[in-house]
Amino acid sequence: MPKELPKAYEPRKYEDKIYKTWEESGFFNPDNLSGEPYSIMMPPPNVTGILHLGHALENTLMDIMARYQRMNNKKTLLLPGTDHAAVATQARVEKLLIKQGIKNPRQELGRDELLKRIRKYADESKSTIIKQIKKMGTSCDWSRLAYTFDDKRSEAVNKVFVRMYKDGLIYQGHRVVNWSVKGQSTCSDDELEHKEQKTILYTFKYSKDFPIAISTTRPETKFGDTAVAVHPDDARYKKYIGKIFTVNVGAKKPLNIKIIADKAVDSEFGTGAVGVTPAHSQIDYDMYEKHKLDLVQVIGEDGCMTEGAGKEYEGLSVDKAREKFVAWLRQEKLIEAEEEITHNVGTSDRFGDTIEVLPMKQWFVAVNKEIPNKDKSLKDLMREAVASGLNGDKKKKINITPDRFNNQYYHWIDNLRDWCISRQIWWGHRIPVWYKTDGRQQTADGSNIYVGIEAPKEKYNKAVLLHAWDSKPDAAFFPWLKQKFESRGIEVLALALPNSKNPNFNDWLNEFEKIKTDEQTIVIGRSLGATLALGAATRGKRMGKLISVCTPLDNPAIPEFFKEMGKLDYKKIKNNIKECSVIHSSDDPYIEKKVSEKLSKELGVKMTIVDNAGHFAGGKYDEILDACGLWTQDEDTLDTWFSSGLWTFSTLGWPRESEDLKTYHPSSWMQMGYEILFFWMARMILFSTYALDDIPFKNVYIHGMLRSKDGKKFSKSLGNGIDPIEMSKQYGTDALRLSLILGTTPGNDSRFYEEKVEGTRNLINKLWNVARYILQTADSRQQTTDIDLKNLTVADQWILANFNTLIDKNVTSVTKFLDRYDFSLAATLLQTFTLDFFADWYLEVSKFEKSEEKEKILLYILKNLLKLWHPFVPFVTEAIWQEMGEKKFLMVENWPNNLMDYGNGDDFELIKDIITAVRNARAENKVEPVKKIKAIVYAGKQKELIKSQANIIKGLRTGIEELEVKEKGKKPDKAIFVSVGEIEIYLIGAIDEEKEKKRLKDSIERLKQLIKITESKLDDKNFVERAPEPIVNKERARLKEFKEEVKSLEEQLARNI
RNA sequence: GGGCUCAUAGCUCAGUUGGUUAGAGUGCCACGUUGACAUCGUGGAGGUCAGAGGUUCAAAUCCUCUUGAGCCCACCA
Repeated sequence: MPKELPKAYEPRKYEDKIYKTWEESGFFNPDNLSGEPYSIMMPPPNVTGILHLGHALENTLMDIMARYQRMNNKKTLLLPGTDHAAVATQARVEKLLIKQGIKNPRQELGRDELLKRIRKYADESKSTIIKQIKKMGTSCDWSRLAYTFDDKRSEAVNKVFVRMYKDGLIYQGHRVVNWSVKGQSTCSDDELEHKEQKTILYTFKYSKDFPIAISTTRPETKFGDTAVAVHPDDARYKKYIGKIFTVNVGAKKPLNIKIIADKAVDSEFGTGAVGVTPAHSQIDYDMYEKHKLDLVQVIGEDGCMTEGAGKEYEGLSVDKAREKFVAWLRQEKLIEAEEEITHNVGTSDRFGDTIEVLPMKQWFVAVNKEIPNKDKSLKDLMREAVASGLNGDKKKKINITPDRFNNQYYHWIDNLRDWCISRQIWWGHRIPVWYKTDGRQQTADGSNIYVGIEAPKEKYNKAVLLHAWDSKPDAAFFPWLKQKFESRGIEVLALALPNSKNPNFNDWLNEFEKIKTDEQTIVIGRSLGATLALGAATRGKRMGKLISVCTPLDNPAIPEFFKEMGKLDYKKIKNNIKECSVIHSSDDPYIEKKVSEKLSKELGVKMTIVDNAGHFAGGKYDEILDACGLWTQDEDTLDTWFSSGLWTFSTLGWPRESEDLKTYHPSSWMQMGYEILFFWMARMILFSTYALDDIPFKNVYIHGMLRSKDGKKFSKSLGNGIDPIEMSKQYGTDALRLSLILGTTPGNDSRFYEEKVEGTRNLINKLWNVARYILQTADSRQQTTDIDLKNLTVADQWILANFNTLIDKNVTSVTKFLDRYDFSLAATLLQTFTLDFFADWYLEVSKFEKSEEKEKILLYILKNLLKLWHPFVPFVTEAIWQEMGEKKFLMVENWPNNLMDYGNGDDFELIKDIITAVRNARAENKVEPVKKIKAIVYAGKQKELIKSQANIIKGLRTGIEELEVKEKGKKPDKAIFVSVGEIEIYLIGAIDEEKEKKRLKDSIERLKQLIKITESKLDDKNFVERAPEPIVNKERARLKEFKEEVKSLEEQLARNI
């Protein structure tokens, strides 16, 4: 039964509803699909805010692929997720907090509170992003939603870290790193942006006696110079090589400058000699290692000069220090030249400040080191995966589209240094390394360091803290200790001596005895607290461990205590307490060394002496932690790309041997912008090849960046951003999606602007109206599989043949383009077919050729066209599909692929040409559109064809009322003349003679030009001899055609109409 | 310094291994309600394919150079 749809497609009415039914259908989840697996892991958007246009583009690309594959009967997984984006998120939240008046968030809030705030922000951002992904229509499996910072992903991170550590590929090293003073954190080489800056290049000598002048843009670092490097072949300096000079430039100590030879030095630049500052330059650091130089640090983490720079400079900012030092050089007349130059300065891309290179202890991934049991490094694996296939296995080769990015990738790998992975920000995966002490001191044998997935297991499940009294040291010490235990999940009970003036020791003892202690209990007593524990043990109380800190024992200052306690019995203590530690402070006024010595002697344990143990405020209680058996986790967090690098497999359940991992890894396809090629793609390849011995994905599609209409980047600072969600609300998601991919080519930037969305909205509305018309005329429930191929009209043959070219894999079809990731070309084909073929011609024809068969064909084309459109514009196609009364979802229909022989459609092409030519001639003669005319057609061999199509020719806006078709005949007078090939058409009753003459003359002129060109081609012997036969024949045929046409046009003109 | 991309209609872009008269969308102009669609239809104007050489029978397409725009890598201190 025919059906009436609304006049215009209204996205709002359908989109959310349809997305919900898709979601509920379960088809987003590949568990409910069968077939060969196909997987795409969504590049997780950062939880730093909301979705931008780039995300919208990525969602569109991924979803097109996912829907296309799903319709091709693949068990398709599009796995969604978000990224905690360590530095980016923390920097964003800190900025917000500073705006709110919290000047130094890290200091004022502390780690836990700041993390709480960031987490809240991240969670809000995450839920917004998820909503927006759904709004984009992305068909992802929400049951597998992942987050780079959730428990499962954290487990994967720790696992990889530990394994790489054990393989020696992760190491802690004291090396120069990039340091952001503003962010108070390291950053990797890739997180640097090189910005052009104007600076002064100073050329000077360290002292009057020093033989070589050097040039630098950073004089203040020169306090850290330990060498001057020259080119080995430089005749000027050869004689100095190997000599050591001592110069005094006002630093802490006179500098010992060794003259070294290094080929890296360019003799042409400056003086041809480089002052080597190992502590504050990467390249100088390399020389330091190579030439075994000294290293002197003169700049600190605060961006100020350290004491190494000498008293005069210590504490000055680098700028101030530079001024001061330059002034000194001037005064000493050591400067030989000052010139302004522009050079590139490394800048932190997140915090925006200039990077200082500092020597620091950090964690690194060794990319050049051989992997145990493999004669390859991580770099080798990364190269192999793209070049030849991992382990030479061609099935494990990553295919990058467009392939020009291969070279960029290799080049990047060749220049890759060890990757600094530790960051001093708090938002991120804590490095899974624990120390027995609170600092980061590592003992030579490594006994102080523990690297594992979880913290080392504690022996104790309960801690009892016995305060001495309400003294200040305890007030600082115990809360700190309590937190240390609690953060490890150990229950803490505390008992404090209530009043130091009038202590009731018996009550205190009774209170303590009420607390159940056993061998899993650790008791820490300070001062009288320790004595209390010892007393309780004497009376039979059992404990796992006692740490006795600054024990007063029989301190005569408080005799009441011991009156009630009685004498300590060390034998009983040893029986009842499994383990004891004695810690005391050399400067505690209450304790004399003898006392602790006695205790340790009686208990038979070593005594530890700690400075300041009695005055804990501000102390670092490494020994106490050690005695408690508490491990302290490394304060640093991991570079965010460490966790995103695991994305393709951490999302699938790794390190568990999950079904998902077996089924969906390596993933089939991945898309990303070229700007994160190195950040992300390279790291995914690194981790996957290392941890799984497999590639992370088989195909990578690199897309370009979206720019504004004038080619600028979209950015907050320019304020030229376009909110994709706003576009979606205004024009519909389908329109947005289509506008994002039309006119784009792989790897190249494209421009985006609102008019484009408007255009695609119109196109989508057209598709809607095509359906509207068909559903008005035909009952959509009819079978469309039994089309009678024998009784096709010429228009039927034409449209069906043309539809075939959309799905034929042997031609440049939609199918073929999608297989090649040519999204824009695929959509353009569909657009052309829908508008120029189906709507403009076939639908118009169908108004004059009515039959049951016609309805079937209309429905057949519509249905299959909807399928082809669906990956691009899922909502409108599904909406129409369901309005057609289909029960099954369009999203799981089969991709059309059955080619049938419908003929070539040439006959209808001829009819089309005739119609167009007539319209054309009418327009040029300015014939009123309402004016009806008569046409006489001399059709030669095509007589029967034209006759059979008379209704169509009359119907399709030619204004022909009467159509006479003959093989040939007398040329009528006062007629507009149109020729199509050999067919002559005379339009009678509407001629404007002047205009017609002009039209004929213009046509003749144009044709004569063509004839000239073609003739000169054919006259050229070289062409005729050397060009392939078909090409030459084509030219000959054309020439013949042109000549015939000119002939008939000239005849017509000569007849004076 | 090395590498990459781009330059085609007013604007945004296609143009697959060289082979008809270089296309589309949009904008512009003229006309127009015909049984879906004014978020529309019909028709039209509009291009020395950045410039110069070269290869070839044939170049928007391949090569070289020049000019302009943009990007990536690189610590000439």
